[in-house]
Amino acid sequence: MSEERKSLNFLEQIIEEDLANGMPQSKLRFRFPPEPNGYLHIGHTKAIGISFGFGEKYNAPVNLRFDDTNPAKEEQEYVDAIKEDVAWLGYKWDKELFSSDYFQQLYDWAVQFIKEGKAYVDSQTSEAMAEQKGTPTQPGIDGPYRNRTVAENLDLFQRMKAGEFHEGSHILRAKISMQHPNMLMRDPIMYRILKKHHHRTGNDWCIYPMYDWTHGESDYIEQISHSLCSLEFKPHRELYDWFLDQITDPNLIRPKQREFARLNLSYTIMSKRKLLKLVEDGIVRGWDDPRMPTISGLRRRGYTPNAIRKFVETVGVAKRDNIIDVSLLEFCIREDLNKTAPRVMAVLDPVKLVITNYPEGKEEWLDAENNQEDDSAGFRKVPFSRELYIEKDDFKEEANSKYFRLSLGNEVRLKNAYIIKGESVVKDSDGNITEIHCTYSEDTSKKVKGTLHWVSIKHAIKAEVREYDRLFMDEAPDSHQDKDFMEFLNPESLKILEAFVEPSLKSAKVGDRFQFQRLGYFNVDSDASAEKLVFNKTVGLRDTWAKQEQEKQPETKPVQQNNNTSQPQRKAIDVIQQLGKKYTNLPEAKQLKAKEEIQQLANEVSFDELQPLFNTAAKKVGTRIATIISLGVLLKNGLQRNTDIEEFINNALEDSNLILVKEAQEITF
RNA sequence: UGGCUUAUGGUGUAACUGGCAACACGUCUGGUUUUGGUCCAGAAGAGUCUAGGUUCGAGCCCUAGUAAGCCAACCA
Repeated sequence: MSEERKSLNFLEQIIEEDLANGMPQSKLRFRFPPEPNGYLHIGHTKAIGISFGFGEKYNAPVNLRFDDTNPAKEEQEYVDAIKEDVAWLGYKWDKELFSSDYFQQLYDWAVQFIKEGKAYVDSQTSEAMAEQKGTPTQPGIDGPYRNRTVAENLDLFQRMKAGEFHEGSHILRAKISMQHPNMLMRDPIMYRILKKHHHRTGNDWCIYPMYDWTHGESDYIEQISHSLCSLEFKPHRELYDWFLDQITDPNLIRPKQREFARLNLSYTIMSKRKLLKLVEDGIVRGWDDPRMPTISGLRRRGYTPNAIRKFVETVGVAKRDNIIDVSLLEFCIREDLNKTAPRVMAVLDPVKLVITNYPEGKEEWLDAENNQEDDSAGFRKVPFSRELYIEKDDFKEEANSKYFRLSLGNEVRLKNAYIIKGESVVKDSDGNITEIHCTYSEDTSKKVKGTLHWVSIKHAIKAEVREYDRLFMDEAPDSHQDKDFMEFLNPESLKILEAFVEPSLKSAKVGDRFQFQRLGYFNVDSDASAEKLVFNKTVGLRDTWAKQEQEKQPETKPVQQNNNTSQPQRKAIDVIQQLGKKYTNLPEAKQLKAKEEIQQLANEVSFDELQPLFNTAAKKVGTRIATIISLGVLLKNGLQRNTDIEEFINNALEDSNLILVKEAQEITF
């Protein structure tokens, strides 16, 4: 009985608690409420994964509700795209709903609010109202229309609805308090006049409810038990609850809003507004450009629903700001594709290889395993002949023993074929290698260090291959207050190659995923046609060789370079403290190193910075040792002794820790 | 300057009512291998933001700081 208790995240704990307190599981209900004003991105996947994930875990319904209260920004195109993406991820919603379905009910409740003196029509300019609202640190003041009579409010509101007024001339506000510490509670707007065509209600309405007024009541109407959203809505919760308080029937479920930290991915942006700018400025080819962090972009790039779901699951749920490393996403897609993608051979940067002892005109069709990770994948035939393409990178005229690939005089294996030995090269007038000549041997049992992929020139088919790099060169492109995210655009995020692929790929269909052996995972792009194959590189294979090569020439990593500059410089005293903490736990050799480091750093430390550490608790020996060492440096640099210093040293001399005593003795004399 | 939230290895999350910090990614070794992939074995890396306190014992509790994020759209 190895009852492995899976630790629960804080949202699961809340649900479990509600269940334990008597809420029947059958009352559990969730919702995913996108605004149809853009495409879903990887960040939304977290929200989707949480709410739909709970739906699956607790066997509870999950509604897909489009929050469509702003006809100026919302479009049917986005509704369709969102539905496609959620479905593609493999989630099933219970009901497809729209906030606009509740416009009448919301209106009726608003009238009731007015009658009860809980709402009023304000007729000022937005500037005047903003002024009265105050600031986070200063309370607001009541506006001149705050005490209109019920009859007057009712009349105005009905005429707003009837379309008698211009946009901006009147609004309906909840009457709460202009002095409330929470800005959102200072008589928030419930309705504004918008004479716009709505994608679903057409021209039926010219007043539209605001988010806060709509969201909680929609949850209530749908009897959502847990309304989960991201952290920036935390301050809205108070208002969410206030609106609910006015209408809730105690016999019905009262929805609970709870907030979690949204997902951020390194080197990418998640704001729909900013993504839209990339689309509109033509930086990318559309919302589904494979470089985009949108779900449709990832799909086109070759990501699988499985991989994305695994990713959000792995990322976890908590309340602190986070930036997930893209390498985790890449790990998830490799893990999935490794198991499922058929292996094929493709040469992206070709150089001609001639096997001089292979008969001209001869061809053989050799067996190739489709996927060694999958026994059921079977075999296919690949054509072999005297003239092949291999990767330029796979040949060097001369190489050291660490280079496993082809070089003159050395043998390598051709994947699925024979062993060859480099003999000579043919060069053009500029010294570029145009042909590599080699001989082959049919004894394939030999042990050789390297294996190369190849294609037969005569049989190969041409294909366009699109390689992608990150869109931004900064880890957090939209987190700089002084710089626009567009400044960090990577000019080389797309590279288009003319490649040669094995003939079995002729029948590949749009969306098919493959592993190009030794290179990475690729899928057929939707731009492909019967005449022209187009592949996207989904992700490369892990490449420890390339990593080693790169380390040799650090200046060839322009993208990584940024990293260092963006890392804040820690203050010397902080580093000293850090080193001190672990000092006593270090083995002797490392202690010496740490000591040297502390002494080095101490040169940059002032006495004012060091003095507070004199008060370090007696039991924190490591910190005291680091302080003593630093103090020694300061004294050597001419610091005058004072009583604080003497006392600190004397205390150290009497300590039970021998290292501390020793260090103290060293500076006593 | 007010309110709210958060603080654990390079990154993300754990640690049930206090019991000598775990998992994943990443990094580094070594082995296997017709992919420098996969797989296998192993290692390094945090004493939990700081300073006090309670306790036999604190990442968890208390106090005071510090830092970061969010909040003043007729957006959601």
